[in-house]
Amino acid sequence: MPELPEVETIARGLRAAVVGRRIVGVTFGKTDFMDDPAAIEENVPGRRIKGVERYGKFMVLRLSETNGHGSAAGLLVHLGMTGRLRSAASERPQEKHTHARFRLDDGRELRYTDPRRFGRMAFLPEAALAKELSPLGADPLEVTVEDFCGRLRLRRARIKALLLDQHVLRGVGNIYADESLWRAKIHPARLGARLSRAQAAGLHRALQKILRGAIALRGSSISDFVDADGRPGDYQRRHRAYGREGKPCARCGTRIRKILVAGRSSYFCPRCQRTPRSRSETRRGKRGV
DNA sequence: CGTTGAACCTGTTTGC
DNA sequence: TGCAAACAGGTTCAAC
Repeated sequence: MPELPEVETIARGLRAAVVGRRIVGVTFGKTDFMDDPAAIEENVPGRRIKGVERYGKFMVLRLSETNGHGSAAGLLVHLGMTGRLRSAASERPQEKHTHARFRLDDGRELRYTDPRRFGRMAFLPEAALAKELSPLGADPLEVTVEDFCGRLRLRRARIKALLLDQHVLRGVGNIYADESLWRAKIHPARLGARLSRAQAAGLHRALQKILRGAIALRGSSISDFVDADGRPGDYQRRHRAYGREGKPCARCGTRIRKILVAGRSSYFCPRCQRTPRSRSETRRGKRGV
């Protein structure tokens, strides 16, 4: 569910709902997805939420120092596949799979819900936070064409794998990788380093357009994504490739196909997005087009 | 180095 | 209808 546009949507909602509030208590359900639940329990209550930032698919709740002592720190949150973070009135019954509840000083709560628990939550001091985020690649919305093209050439990997690699770009996931490749008319199994300059530049442009459009519609709700206020996104209605196997391509009418690339389902138009011609770019054992 | 497959865990959809 | 397999927005790690 949560890729850059969805996480951005949630971060924006949280900014309006919880920034400025002091966290007065925490309650946990299952904690196996947390780095150190005891550290959260001991360090988070008493701190004020100074801001909510998004870093790729991570969210960071910036926390004030505790009354007088301690230094600024943050709560790092990754939503994994099914994580949700939203504010709710305390008296509202909790949804199933709610594993963390942060009571706020205005009587409301910040709740983390995650059926599969592929997410992550950690209390980290500033330095540790910076260390944790430093390996991440460029922000896809900020990266320049030059930098983007350069990053595609650093490794000999398929373009789909490069787009999904958080060390290359931070925040792109399966949906937006496929949507961007469709828009740029690039086959997902092409080697990134072999794209022409024009193709790479076109992909850069397509990626930014897609991500901006998705943020404007508050993300994609495939099955259960909702923002910080519980509202679903609308971008799924704009999907042209992702999840559209067998349906006609919006450009040429050819049926969208689904193959496995980089271990992930990849949807593409076999006509608009040409199969890589050279042997080195063709996967062995792949089902024919 | 890059790719693949499995693992983490639960819920939903698909297929026989 | 019933049950089992397949699949899901993500990340990581061992093995080739």
